[in-house]
Amino acid sequence: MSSLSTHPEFSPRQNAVLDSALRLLVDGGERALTTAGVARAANCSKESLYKWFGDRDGILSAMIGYQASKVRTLEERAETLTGDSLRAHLVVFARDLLDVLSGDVSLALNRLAIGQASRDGAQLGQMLQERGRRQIGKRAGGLLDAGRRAGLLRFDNGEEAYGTLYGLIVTDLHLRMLLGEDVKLTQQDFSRRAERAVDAFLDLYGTKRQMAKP
Amino acid sequence: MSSLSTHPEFSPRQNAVLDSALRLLVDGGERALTTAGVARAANCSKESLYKWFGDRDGILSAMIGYQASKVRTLEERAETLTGDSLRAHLVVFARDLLDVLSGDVSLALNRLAIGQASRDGAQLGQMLQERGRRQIGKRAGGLLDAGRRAGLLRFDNGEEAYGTLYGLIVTDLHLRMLLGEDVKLTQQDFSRRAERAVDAFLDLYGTKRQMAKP
DNA sequence: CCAAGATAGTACCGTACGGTACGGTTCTTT
DNA sequence: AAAGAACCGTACCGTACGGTACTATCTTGG
Repeated sequence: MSSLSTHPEFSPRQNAVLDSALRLLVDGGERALTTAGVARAANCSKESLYKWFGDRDGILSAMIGYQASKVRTLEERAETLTGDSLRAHLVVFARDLLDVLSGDVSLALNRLAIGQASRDGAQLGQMLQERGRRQIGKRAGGLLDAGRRAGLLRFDNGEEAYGTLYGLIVTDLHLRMLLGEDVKLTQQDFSRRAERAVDAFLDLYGTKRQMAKP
Repeated sequence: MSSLSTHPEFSPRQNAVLDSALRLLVDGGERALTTAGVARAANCSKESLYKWFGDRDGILSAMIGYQASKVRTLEERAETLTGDSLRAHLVVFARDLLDVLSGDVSLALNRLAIGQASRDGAQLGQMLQERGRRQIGKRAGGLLDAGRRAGLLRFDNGEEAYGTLYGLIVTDLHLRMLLGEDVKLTQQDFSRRAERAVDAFLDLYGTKRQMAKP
C-alpha cells in the first residue's frame, strides 16, 4: 500500500534509494532485491526503508512509480503533416518504443510485476500498465489522430489502430526478451524492424497507396 | 539439471506428480510451488521428489517438458487451398494461438520462466521458447507456405511473414494477461480479434485484393 | 513366506529473508 | 547550545523453505 495517487512522490534521498534498488534489481533479478540488500546498497538502514515505504511491496511500488516518473514521454507537436513526415514520425515512435521495451530497467520491472501477478492481484502489473503503456499509447494516439485529421490515415477505432501498430512493431519480441533472449542481438535489427512495421501499418491504414516494395 | 533431451520423459506416477505441481502453480503462483507443497499435493515424499527430479529446478524443467508434451500441435493437412479456405485456416490458427496463450497453465509457466530469466541464464525461457513457439510456429509456417504455393500469398521471408501474423493476432494481449489482466474479459473478443488480424494479414500478404470493410 | 527395493510420512537442519528494536551519530530547530 | 528528530548500522526474532535422514509401509520377485 503506497500513496502513488497524486504527486507526493518522494524526497531526493528516497529517490536515490530507489535508484539503488533499481540497479540491484537490474543486476541480480528479484532474488537480489532483499530489504537488507537495498539498505546496504543505498547506505541506509532497514528501519528507514520500512518507515518510508511501509513494507517490501511498498518498495516495489515506489520503484515502479519512480521509474515511470523518470521516463517522461516527450509530447511532440506534429502539425503540418505530410505523408513523408507522418511516416518519419511513426518510425521514430516505433524506434522509441522498441528502445523503451528493450531497456534493462523496463525488462527488470516487467519481470518483477509478472512474477507477482498471481500474488497480489496484479497490483504492480496494473501500475506498469497504467504508467507505462497508457503514456506511450497516448503519444501514439495523438500521432494517429493527427494523421487522420490530415487525411493521411483512415480508421474508426483509434485504440484498434494503435493495437495494430503496436503488434506490427513489437510482435513477440518483448516476450522473447522477457524470457531471457539476448537483447543486444535483437537491438541491431530495430531500425529495420521499425521501418517495416510502419510501412505495413501505412499499407493497412494509409489513404494514399504506398509504393510496393521491389 | 534434468534429462529432457531425447524421450526418456517420466513414469506415469511421476507425470501425475507433475500434474499436481502444475495445478499448484496455476492456483497459487510460484510462491505456492514449494517442495513440501508439491509432495503434499501429490501424496509423495520429498525424498522421492529429489530422487526423481534432482532439485527444485529439475522439477520446474520437468513441468515445462511435461506440459509441452501434452499440448501437441495438431498438424493439419491443408491441400487444395482456395482463398476462402486459406482464410478459414488462418482464422482457426489465430483462435488456437489465442486460446493457447490465454490458457492458465501456459500463463503460469510463462510467468515462472520470466521470473527465473535473470537467474539461471534463461534455461526455462529457452525451453518454453523451443517447445512452445517453435512448435506452433511450424504449424503456421506450413500453412503460409501452402498458401504461397497455391499462389494466394506473396512473401520472401517466411519467418517475417509469420512474425507479422503473430503481431497482428496477439498485439500486446499476451503481456497484458501475463501482467494479470482479467483473462475472461479478453477471451470474449477472441473470435473477432482473430478475424480482424487475418483480414489485415491478407491485406498485407494476399495476392488477391481483399474486399474492403464496409 | 521372505528378502530387497521403492516409497510415504515425518522429523530435522541450515540458511535466508521480512520485519522490529536499539544504541550511537548527525542534522534541524529554537 | 540544548533539545529533539531523523537516520545509520547492527543485532535480533520468527518463519518459511530447500534439502537430507530415518522409519514404517507397501510392492515385487524368488
